[in-house]
Order: sequence, then C-alpha cells, then structure tokens
Amino acid sequence: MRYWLFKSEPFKWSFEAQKDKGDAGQEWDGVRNYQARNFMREMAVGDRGFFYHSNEGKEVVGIVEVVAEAHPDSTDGTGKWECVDIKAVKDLPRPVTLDEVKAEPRLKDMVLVNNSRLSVQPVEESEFRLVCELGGLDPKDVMGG
DNA sequence: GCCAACGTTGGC
DNA sequence: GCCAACGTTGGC
Repeated sequence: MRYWLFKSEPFKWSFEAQKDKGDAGQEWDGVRNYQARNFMREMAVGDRGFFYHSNEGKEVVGIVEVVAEAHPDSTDGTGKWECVDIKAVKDLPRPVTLDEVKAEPRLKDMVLVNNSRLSVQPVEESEFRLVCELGGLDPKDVMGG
C-alpha cells in the first residue's frame, strides 16, 4: 500500500464535487505532466491519498482511495496521457493547512513543500500518518491495512 | 495581480 | 542536443 496526494483547485474540482461521485469514483483527468502521470502509473487499487485544495484554502481536506489503476485519460485525444480513478473516503475533521505542514519539522521533506507545482505526489507512510493525526483522524481508520 | 519556479517547445 | 523563449502553476 502506498500513499499519495492529489492537488486540485477547488474552483475546478473540489472535494465536495469528488464526494458527490460516491463510491463509483471519478477519473482524475486533465493531468498533462509526465511526472504526475508516472506516479499515477505506479498506483494500485486500494492505495490511499490526500485531497489537497490549492490556491483557495491551501489545505488537505480529505482522504481518497484509488479505485481504478491508470488507464487512458478520456479527455485526451493524443493517447499520451493517463489517469487513475479515485473516490472520496473521508473528510478531515480539521483541514491541515500548508502553513501547518511547513511548520511541522517532521513534514519538511513532503513533496508538497519542496515541489509545490507537482499536482500528483507520493507521500511517505510516516507523513501520511502524521497529517491524518493533525487533521483529527486516527490513522488506523484510514490507512486500510 | 505578481512573480518565481518549473516544464515544454522549437530554432539552431 | 542545447538553450532561449514561452506558458502554466500556485504561493504570496
């Protein structure tokens, strides 16, 4: 099991919108960055991740789960781009802001801090656990296994 | 709204 | 294959 972070501007696609899709989930489409695509290719069904609101909010707002591994992006005509499907699992009772992440020494290596432009990122298990705790969740409840 | 950081494109 | 120009992202 690996852990990830999905970044979206809430104007375009918010965690609320994600939740409306229910357990069927939704394509994480529109990614046109090779690094991000390659990370999605590494994802497995059941992997967990954070949903992060960029620009507006700048905070981790919820937990998501990968429900379909990488497949061609239906919004792409070139055949170059792929995406996974994800579903919303849980809200963070207390969103964890970028400021909080930056203020926590144990999170200083998070990609979110060091490569802020990357829209799909890997998250270390220890980082995942810690952000869950900061957000008011018991990691055991969301780490699936 | 600005701009730094980064990725991509295209001329050579 | 280098690199300047350009576009985009996202924090501030």
